[in-house]
Amino acid sequence: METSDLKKAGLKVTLPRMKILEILENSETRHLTAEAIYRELLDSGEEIGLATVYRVLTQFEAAGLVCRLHLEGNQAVFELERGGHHDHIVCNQCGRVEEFFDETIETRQREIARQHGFSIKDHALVLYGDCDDSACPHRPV
Amino acid sequence: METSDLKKAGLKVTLPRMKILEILENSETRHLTAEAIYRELLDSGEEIGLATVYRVLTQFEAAGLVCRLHLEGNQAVFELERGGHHDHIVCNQCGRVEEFFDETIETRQREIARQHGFSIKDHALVLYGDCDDSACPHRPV
DNA sequence: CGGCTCGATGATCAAGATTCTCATTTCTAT
DNA sequence: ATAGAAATGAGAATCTTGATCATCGAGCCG
Ligand SMILES: [Mn+2]
Ligand SMILES: [Mn+2]
Ligand SMILES: [Zn+2]
Ligand SMILES: [Zn+2]
Repeated sequence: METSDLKKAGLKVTLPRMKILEILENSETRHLTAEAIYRELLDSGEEIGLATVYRVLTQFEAAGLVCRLHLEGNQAVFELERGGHHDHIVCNQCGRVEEFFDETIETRQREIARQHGFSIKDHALVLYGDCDDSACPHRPV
Repeated sequence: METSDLKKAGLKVTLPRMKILEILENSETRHLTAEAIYRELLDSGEEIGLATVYRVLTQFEAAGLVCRLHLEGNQAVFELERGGHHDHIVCNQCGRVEEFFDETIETRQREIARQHGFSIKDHALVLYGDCDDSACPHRPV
């Protein structure tokens, strides 16, 4: 199911690429840094270079297989492209990431861009706050 | 008009700090990287270290005098804090930055955060597109 | 005004993230 | 299986930003 996507993108089907796809598919959080993917590969006994992880992720992004998020913090975050556009809410305390899609906001963005004479191609919206997860360290006990 | 703000923040009034404020005030684009500020200072004959620019900007941010934006691209962008919150539209071609504020979007963000159990503290919204500036390199001639 | 003290500065080094280089390995098509 | 092209891994390199530390200067007192 992925090998065809790789071939479609003109990318050889290699072990590092398959493994990286696998990790992105099976991840709980679904939003991973290159480092996190790299560490998971090392932990599972794969011999892989960090450079390969970055290289492959960039290629996947170009091929539309993953997208790259720039949340605050210095590392980019990658997630599998599942077709539906969405934006993100990030917990300042525990880092949990939730997704949402709001047509009202999407529409307003298009209107605003038009009013300013821009033809909008993309946007990045991230909400930052404190979540209500019982495991979240900031919660009052 | 700024020296008092510096003192209020517990910062000595020094030449580098004044010059940096000056550049932020007089800049056409109003959104500058640390490097851009540094180069402008060098060009105007000031002897200043890049480290000082970064240090001062970080202090200004902590003091609420400037805010730091993370647009796509690897460098942070700084602008004078003028009191009113706003979000940004960036031209993919020429880099022009426009500002907007939309109460509908702000309200929806709060509602969405609440629905997800987050108490929202902040957000980052940037629209990317092609602008209609006649000087913008991408325009069809 | 002249000096004192501590914060500020600038040069340099350092750290973290990401990319590049290049010799070696691995796909893929024949 | 073989050749050719592409991919990999190790490490160096780059870029942005922050840390160190000796020197300098702003603010304060007399
Ligand atoms: Mn997502
Ligand atoms: Mn702005
Ligand atoms: Zn949380
Ligand atoms: Zn433009």
